Amino acid sequence: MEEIQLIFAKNLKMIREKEKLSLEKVSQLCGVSKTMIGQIERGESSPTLTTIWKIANGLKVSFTTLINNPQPDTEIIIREDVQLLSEDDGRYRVYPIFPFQEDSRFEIYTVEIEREGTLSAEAHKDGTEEFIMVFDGELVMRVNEDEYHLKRGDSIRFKADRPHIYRNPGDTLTKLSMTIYYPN
Amino acid sequence: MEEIQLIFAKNLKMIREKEKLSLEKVSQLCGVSKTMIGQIERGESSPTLTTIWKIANGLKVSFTTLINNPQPDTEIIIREDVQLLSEDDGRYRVYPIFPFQEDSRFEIYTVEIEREGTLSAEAHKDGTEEFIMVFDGELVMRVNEDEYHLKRGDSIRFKADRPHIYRNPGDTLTKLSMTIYYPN
DNA sequence: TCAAAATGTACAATATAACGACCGTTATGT
DNA sequence: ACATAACGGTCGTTATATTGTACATTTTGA
Repeated sequence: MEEIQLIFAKNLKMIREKEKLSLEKVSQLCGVSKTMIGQIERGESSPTLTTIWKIANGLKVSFTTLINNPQPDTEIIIREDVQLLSEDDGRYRVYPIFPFQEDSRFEIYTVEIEREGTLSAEAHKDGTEEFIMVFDGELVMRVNEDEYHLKRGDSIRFKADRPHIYRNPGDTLTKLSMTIYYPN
Repeated sequence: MEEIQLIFAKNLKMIREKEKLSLEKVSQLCGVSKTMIGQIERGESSPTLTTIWKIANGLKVSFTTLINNPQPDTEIIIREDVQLLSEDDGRYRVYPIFPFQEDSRFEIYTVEIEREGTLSAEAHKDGTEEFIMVFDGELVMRVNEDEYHLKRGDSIRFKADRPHIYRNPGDTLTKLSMTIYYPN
């Protein structure tokens, strides 16, 4: 998402104001135009790797400082605010609720599959595991050559470093949560 | 410099090959065009912050992994390879020998000033210190309202968070080393 | 109080990042 | 050996990052 732009923007502005520098000064310090610095601070531009480097170097701050997102202790995610990923002619909907984080190394989605909807997934990175919990409807998981039939309340864990298919065999909408863990 | 591009390029290619992924696969995984991935790997493109994020997220690697430069234990820098920064109508030359590093927090230059050459420096970030050693010729340092006259072999250390001026008052070329330390 | 400088933004021009379609070469498999 | 798919790269087009100039507003200083 463009989330990262806003994080960068906020950090840059914070640093600049803490150091009491004008856009002009930062511009000279970094060798990047004043205009560009301004646009980046307003989240209007997605700076290039080289300009990111120029800024980090000019301000003598670490790369990480600029892209680091200070997470609040508590955060609430509203369903409507989550960008949905849909395919198979809209027969399923994927909501990335908690995106991947480098430290925790997992991400959590909720998924809705319409009747007869199918979701085919490529093999993920080596060692990846998935944890599925069915909250509504039914689910048929196909991993390798094996099929598993899950009903409401059932759960499944499997190595996801191989192709796998989610299918709703029933008449009602299937709702499930999907946690994906990527080992180091 | 475009150094950072090549670092990113090398890291990306290394990761892709370690995971045995094709450009196509990486493209799908990240939502970035195959062409772009290829160009980045070849160091031909300076990716945007958002595409950097897409790649890091798609590959499930940390931002830092992609821009990290594994420093060799020993490194030799050839004078001719150093990009020189020159001004005052070429009356002085600045060579960035050891650029700034986040961990060590200092950078080292060598500087040559022709006769009557002058180098005016803005105030650096708060708390910054400079360490100058004169190897050839003479140097007049002006810090605040004070002037210091240095001869070959002399050295000076001063708080550089205020404007300061380097001047060669003599007839011969002045050569010096300049170390700048930026505290956290 | 008023002129002059400083500060952040708007705009037009240019450079280049990003994409999709196409191409030549190299694996693949039957 | 042959057809097919996979792979990495090139090319032309589009989107957008980046720059310099100009502008409106605020700050500064005497």
